[in-house]
Amino acid sequence: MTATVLPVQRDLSGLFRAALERAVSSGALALDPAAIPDPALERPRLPEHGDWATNVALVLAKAAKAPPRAVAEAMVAHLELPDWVAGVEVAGPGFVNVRLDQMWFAALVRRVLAAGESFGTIDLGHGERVNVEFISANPTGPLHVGNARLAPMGDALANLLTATGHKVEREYYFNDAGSQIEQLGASVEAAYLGLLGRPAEAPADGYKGAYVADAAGELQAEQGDALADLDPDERRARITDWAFRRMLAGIRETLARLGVEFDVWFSERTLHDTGAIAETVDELRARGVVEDRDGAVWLRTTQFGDDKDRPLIRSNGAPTYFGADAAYYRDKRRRGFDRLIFLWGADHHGYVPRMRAVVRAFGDPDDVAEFHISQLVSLVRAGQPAKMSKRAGDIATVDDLLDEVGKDAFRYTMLRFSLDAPIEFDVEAVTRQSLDNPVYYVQYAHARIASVLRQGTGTGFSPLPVDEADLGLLTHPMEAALLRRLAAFEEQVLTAAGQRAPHRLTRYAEDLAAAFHRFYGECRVLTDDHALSSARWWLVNSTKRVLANTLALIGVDAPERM
RNA sequence: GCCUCCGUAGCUCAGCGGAUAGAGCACCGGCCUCCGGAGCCGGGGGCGUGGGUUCGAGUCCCGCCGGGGGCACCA
Repeated sequence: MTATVLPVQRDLSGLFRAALERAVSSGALALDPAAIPDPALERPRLPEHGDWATNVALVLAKAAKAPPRAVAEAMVAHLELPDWVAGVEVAGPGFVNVRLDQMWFAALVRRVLAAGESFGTIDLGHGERVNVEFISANPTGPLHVGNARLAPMGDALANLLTATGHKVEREYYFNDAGSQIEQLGASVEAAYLGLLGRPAEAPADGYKGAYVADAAGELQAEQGDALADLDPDERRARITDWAFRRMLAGIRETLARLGVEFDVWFSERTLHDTGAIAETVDELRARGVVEDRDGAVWLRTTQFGDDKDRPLIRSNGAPTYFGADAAYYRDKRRRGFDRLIFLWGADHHGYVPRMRAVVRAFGDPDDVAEFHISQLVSLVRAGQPAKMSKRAGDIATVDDLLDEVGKDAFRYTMLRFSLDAPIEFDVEAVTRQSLDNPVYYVQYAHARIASVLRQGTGTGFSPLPVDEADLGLLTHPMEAALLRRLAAFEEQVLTAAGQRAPHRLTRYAEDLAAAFHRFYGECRVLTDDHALSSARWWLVNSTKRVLANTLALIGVDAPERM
């Protein structure tokens, strides 16, 4: 349910509440005045049902011991309508539909143009500090599409939270301490020695992708054979460190191409090096939720809803990955965040209960941390499944995809679907059908408006100033439909932010673009009628603005030409 | 076996407990003397299944069926 937070919703809700109170005090309704709720305002699905509707009569029918329609009639009879409401009507089983006056839409257009880039922002968060952690793929190879699905998603979510009044930081957590990194080092080392014609055996479960050979080639170009004759331990350590940095830099380059920038790159190793893990264990021990068993240190996560306890420290004294994650959680909280959002891939699914347990083990309320799991992206080439394992060799990297489809199509395609829906990304299809991709449909609407505006300016059209133009002329059905779509933007931002569902924005963008294209087919902007053309000029200007703001939230360009 | 996500049009997916369930693709048929045809208009077709909650269920709860993912002192 959409929270009643928009000014227009609050105003209408207040009107209906006042009407109910008057109906009760006049005896028209038999209700306890204290039982009158704040009427909820929602969008009717059908345009014929007006701009807003309240179901309050259906909700109150039982308490009022009257049929819903009778409650609605009594309420409406006691309504005092402001001039910006054109009318209300009781409909269906007892809904009260509200039709806004044309002057409300005229004010909307002026509000869009006055607010500009900030149209659609609304302060719900009151500066709440939110950390959004996403991707966090281990730097053992290039980013692949599975991980990269979360790049536009996390970035757009961060944009949405910023737009709704939160103070947001984007964070990437990378594992630079584990055996996977050592495997990477060993793999690159073997490839490097191989290039030099030295005997070298690639680790059996090492990484085999072409990028390993590429990295080895770069290393050779950089260092020649200088590393070959080092002490094996030092050579391994130096190559591992070099390879890890190389991979991390590659990931950052890829993310830069995607238009994603992180505020914080967090190294797992620092948790080990600074003693944070040991401190975390101590703190949890002090809270009485840790137990020593079989030489290992366990967090009693079962006490907090997990199905089995989890070790923080192995019996050999080394921290587990989970131990590091507990320390990482503690670190984020100590940095002062009010809320932590984790966007994880499907493979981390089983990890959620134990991390929830960590939240509770620290005595934090559940809603401090949100864990969102994205379903898989399966990559398909010409109908054939493509392997995505970094170890398997045949990987399709995000860079490859970006070369083929570009940043905007990539981001938009990944953002069109709910996190809960698996995506089948057919490279062939996205490439071949790129002209039919919805992203172009939306961008085309923006470019088309820009073209109209250029045309007008180029031919010397000079609209009346927006405050003088008669926006009441915008009464054509296509104009009315377009105004309705514009009016929906703010609630779309609220809903998308509140539900952590950026994909709603792409659907909205398509609706808005469609409303514009239909308008465009029926209504000429530049005509001999100066008053009408002026009104339409500001209408398409505000449409362009809202399209641009929507695309900005999802990180897609709004082109003037294409 | 346990946990979890999903099941809506031929395909890919939207759908905030509300009224007559939508879009794109595909298919068929129309629309450029006029601001960009990357567009517009029309057509056919759908909520896996059985209960429950509710004034009202595609939406919430339980079962069943079907599919994806996850189950480590791995990372």
